[in-house]
Amino acid sequence: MNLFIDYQTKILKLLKKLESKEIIKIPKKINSITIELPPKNQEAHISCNAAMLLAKENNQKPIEVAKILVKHFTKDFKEFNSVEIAGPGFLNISFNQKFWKNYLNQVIKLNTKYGSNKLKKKKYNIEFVSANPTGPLHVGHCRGAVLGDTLANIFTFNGNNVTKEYYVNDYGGQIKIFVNSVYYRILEIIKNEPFPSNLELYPGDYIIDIAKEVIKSKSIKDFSNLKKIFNLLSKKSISLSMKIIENNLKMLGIKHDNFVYESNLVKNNLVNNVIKKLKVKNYVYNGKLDVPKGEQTKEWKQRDQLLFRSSLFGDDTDRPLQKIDGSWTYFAGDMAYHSNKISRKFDILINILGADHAGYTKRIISVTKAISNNKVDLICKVSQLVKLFKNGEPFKMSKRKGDYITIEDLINEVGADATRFIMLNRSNDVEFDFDFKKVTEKSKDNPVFYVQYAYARINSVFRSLKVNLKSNLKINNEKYLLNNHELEILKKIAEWPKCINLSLSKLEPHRIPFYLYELATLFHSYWTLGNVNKEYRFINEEKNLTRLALLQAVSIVIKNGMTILGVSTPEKM
RNA sequence: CUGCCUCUAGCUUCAACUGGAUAGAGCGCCGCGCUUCGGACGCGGAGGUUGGGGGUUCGAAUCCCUCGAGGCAGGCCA
Repeated sequence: MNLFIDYQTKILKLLKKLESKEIIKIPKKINSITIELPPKNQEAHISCNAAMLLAKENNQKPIEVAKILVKHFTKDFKEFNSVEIAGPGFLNISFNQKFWKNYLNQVIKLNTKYGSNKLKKKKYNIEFVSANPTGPLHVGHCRGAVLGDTLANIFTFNGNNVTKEYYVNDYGGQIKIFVNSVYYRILEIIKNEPFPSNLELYPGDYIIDIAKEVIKSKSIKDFSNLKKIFNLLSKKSISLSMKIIENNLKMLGIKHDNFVYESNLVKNNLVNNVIKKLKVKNYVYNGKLDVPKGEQTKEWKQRDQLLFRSSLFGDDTDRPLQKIDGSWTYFAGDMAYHSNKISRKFDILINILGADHAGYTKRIISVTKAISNNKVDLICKVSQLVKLFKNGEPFKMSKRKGDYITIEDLINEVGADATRFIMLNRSNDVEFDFDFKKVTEKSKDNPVFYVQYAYARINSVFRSLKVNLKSNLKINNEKYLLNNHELEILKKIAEWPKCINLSLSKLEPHRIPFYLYELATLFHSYWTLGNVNKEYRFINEEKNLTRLALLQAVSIVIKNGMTILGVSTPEKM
């Protein structure tokens, strides 16, 4: 059920009928004829741009075409209360009471499914977070995590099959540093050897915790030779680190369906295989890279290396696959990973990346095209930077210095609900200044509470009336007429499926918190009217069901929306 | 130097249904309402050359070009 799409279809059908009767001519750009929301100063419920788009083809002014359409619209659609011509030729349409009451009944009947769009089912794979398994997640990871999870919720809500995936980068240089760090912490604990300051190591306290856990597990007895135990220690440390990360995600209400380990891809020869395949297609070759312009040339030594021809697919340059020591680059592993994704036959692949990896999107999209012969599209969503501030001062986080705010810190201070709502309450490709102090101070007038409060107020009405909010109401021929305030709320409710549809097709979840805020505003505003004028109270002598049904519908939409956002809806606050 | 992202009200917050009507919210500011079906509320006001300039058309914050500002990135980190 989507008012805007339904009436687009119905009106197009009518236009075709009119064409067959030679009343009007229809231009080719027929799909641009849409149903829109009238501007806020208009009382109309929906608005149609048909007359303006038909004008040229019919050699008439938009207003003249509009006059013809008004005649046929009112004749064909009994549910239209009025059709008026406005502005340059918009048709402003209002529905009658019967239509809206019926609409309310349908919303309530659909309940948890209201807002979901009937589209072709698709199989989605969405990869997000994928942070290095070298320690707890920090605030910077949070935005991408929440974005990915919420997108996944939107896909699921619309009836799709979704796999939430985490790519564990457990192969490469950072891991060595991490395992070394754990090793020296272990020596510090059991042999009292001072933690070296001359080596490149992670100083964070969580390394000590991991070291303690390794000792406790007793799976390694002799720590005298790092080389001998490296593989085992690495496996152990990474698994402990992943436990921390999964726990962090759990605090945000996030649970991945699948974890893919880079080391497994290497071990199972997947990297080799992909490179072999691409060599055959001549997409992988041995060659030299040009020195990047503007780079200091001192450090740069041109050398022969294994390269992927990503420049063929729109990337700026070809990309290296092998390091100087012969081991694979991160990109080579990711290539194998994406080949693996493709082989699992998803309809849509999505990667959520942090802003600092934005330069990476072109090459990974290239590789997906190369492997799938241009058949599979990978969509990369970049979640822009979260700039951290502490007391108004920019705050740089560094894993190396062990100086950063973890997700755990954040949630303990602000709570998961507010964290998710704040992170989602802006477009993901806009930078986001996050003042830790300010957010914790302001948590009380955070928009999330405003929306939750509306839900709690509705619950309070149903509690006082001793009516179960969870059992569906139904309006039968009640004489009560919805007033303008109520129609405003209903209009907003009717907008919900459109909001979901846009969030889905544009992959922009931020529309949902904005929408919910607006719905809550209309509700609170109406509620306050009841303080002044008893006519507007939900609990009144008339005991009309329609008004109560409207309340129930609002609660349904808030509930559905908040569930998608991963934010709770308490019945009392 | 090159690529990507961003620029909308006083603002360290952001919308604008993807080309539609008089560009809207939040915070802050000013002025009100309510001894409540829960004040974690509501109403009103001031505040704008949508970073500058040009172009495309019935119509541009939105598309194209150009200039400016900020951010991120640029093989042997991930």
